[in-house]
Amino acid sequence: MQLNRGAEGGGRGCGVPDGTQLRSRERELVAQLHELLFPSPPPPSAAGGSMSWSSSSLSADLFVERCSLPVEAPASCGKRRGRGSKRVREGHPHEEQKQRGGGCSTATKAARGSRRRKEGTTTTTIVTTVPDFDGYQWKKYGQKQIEAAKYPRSYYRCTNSIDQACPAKRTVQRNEDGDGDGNGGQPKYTVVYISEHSCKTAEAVAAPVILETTVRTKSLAAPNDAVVFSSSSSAVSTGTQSPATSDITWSGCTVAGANPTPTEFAADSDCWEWHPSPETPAVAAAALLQEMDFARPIMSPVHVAATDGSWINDLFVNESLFVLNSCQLFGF
DNA sequence: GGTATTTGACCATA
DNA sequence: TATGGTCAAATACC
Repeated sequence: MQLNRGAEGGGRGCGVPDGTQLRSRERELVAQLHELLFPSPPPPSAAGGSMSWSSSSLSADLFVERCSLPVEAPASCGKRRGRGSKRVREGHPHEEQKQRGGGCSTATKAARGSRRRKEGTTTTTIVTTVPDFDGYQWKKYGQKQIEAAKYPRSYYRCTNSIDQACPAKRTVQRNEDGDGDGNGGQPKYTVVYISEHSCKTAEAVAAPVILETTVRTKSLAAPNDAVVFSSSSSAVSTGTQSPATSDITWSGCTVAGANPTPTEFAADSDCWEWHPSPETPAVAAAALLQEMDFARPIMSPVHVAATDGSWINDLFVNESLFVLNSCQLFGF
């Protein structure tokens, strides 16, 4: 499961900060800076298309975070638009069947595998407003209108599924209640991750930034009893994807011994409250940047329910990266 | 021309 | 039998 990258990244020598107080303080500073940088919707130049989803994922995150434009479907969010079109079959259906199904060898049929998710398959469900940025590269291989669902479901597999036989897949489906009413204009998507990545990619080792995510983990034993909690926002970014951060070294980290509960996480979220500064945004932002220690990653734990029902640290947010990108994006 | 996406059909599973 | 998941041709974009 890719959300574990943060935890996996913890093995790369990132130490624990000086304690929860320091982390809380740093988070508070980031929150203040964030508010300073984005007191109002972004300027038209930022939202007018100069940023693309692929050129800088973090920039895109910011765009999505602040823009109320609805995102119709994950597939249409990318730089490319509308590739392909309605397929017009020329051959007769029966001939087609001969050519495909009829001509299929037994081995080929077997290679196609099961059509439905087998019980016991590792799946993780998250609800996010930006399903595209999770640090991995996905190739869309199908889309289907699901029964009783308002929006179609898109099927993705890891781009390394062939090269490295990576079994990771995911499905993305826009939530019906995520039409933008009552949630800031941002549609929400349910992303189901199926199987874990076995591949090694540059993107995969970078910790994501989750700004606003609801994490839902389904128990295999009781799929209907989903554990749901909301944090604050979701967007995923990687250093490799963001040119603005190409010279920044950072990594995901783990905090030894930390095993917070969802309640503790909610308490963490409260740290994001802040009191407006009387200073001008630019001055205050500069002061905050000075005060913050960017020598090491700033971490915020994101807690995900494990399949056994226990809560684990799943990844950590590098907020300094977020801040630095924000500053570059808006000319600070 | 290469690659990514769309989309209807096929097929396995519940 | 219904439906979710996958395939692969067609198509668009770079």
